Amino acid sequence: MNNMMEKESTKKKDSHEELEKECPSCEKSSVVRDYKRDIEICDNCGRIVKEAIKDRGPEWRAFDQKQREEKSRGGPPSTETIHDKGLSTQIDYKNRDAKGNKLSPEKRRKVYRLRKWHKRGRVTGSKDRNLAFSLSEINRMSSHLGLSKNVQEIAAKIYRKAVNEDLIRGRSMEGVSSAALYAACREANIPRTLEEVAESSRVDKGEIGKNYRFITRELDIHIPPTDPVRYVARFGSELEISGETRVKAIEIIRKAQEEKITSGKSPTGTAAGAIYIAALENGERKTQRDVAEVADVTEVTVRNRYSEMAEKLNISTNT
DNA sequence: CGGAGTAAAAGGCACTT
DNA sequence: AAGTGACTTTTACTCCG
Repeated sequence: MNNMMEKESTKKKDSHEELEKECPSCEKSSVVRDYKRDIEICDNCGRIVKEAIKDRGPEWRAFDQKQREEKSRGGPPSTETIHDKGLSTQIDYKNRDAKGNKLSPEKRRKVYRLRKWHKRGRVTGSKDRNLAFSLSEINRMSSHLGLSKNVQEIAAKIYRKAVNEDLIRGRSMEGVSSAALYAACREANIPRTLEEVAESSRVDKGEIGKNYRFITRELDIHIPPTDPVRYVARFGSELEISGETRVKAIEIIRKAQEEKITSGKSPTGTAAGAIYIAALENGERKTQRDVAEVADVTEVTVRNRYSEMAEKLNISTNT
């Protein structure tokens, strides 16, 4: 009996590894790595945090180009960033049938007609034209902002949804495209401020903000405010503070969140305050000004956050 | 200079008309 | 879609060691 249980536990240990990682759902650091299934899963609530599905390539083998062409069945991947998802077809100009025989004049006329209408039919209707324009706009802006393809896909997806729900009527296509892109950035955890997006857009900040709020509300996309912890790494490296201090700053943020003194406050401010305290405690003193500068908040905010956290978390700052 | 503090202006958000 | 009100952040300034 005992023996069996021991065996069980060691077996478990072999395929699971505890990670110092927090679950986004239940916010407990109980995420474990499951090697068998190649995923990261939360031990507490069962949420799959990360799936790493390995692409092992095709199940067939090809020894030369000809075989490859014969055996492969896929085309290019479907994408959200082209108005028809890159799935459009075209009729070639060879004027031959499937067997390679020449077409009769009669058939040829028919094929000409087909080609003509096939082409015209591709970008048709206001919806498609709308999409075609906006998606190229999103494309332009994201390359201007240096955003990944991934963010672009998310933005395109959001925009598509907005079109389908008829949310564009009465709003500028540029405005909604910008808003979709901004939303995609937040969703992908690649923080770009409203200003940065506005800069590469033809629309001003207020307009984008308005559209952003509107579409997120209507589409029921609710994007949680950025976790202050996300800023610690970036600010930390800009301030050149040690890893220990960063870990400490994260701990402070977590505690502050438990005390519920972070909601409604700007995440950058909270991060800045926590970093300031952590640096102070570890004797890596940074001035409030320096911290404020990298976090893009004022010294006053750093002071307010830091004094509130120090008070509520019983952290003595005099050492 | 770095830090502490304050009042007033500005800004963002939820909620109503 | 503009107005309201509670709340946070910013601006600008003073005081202290």
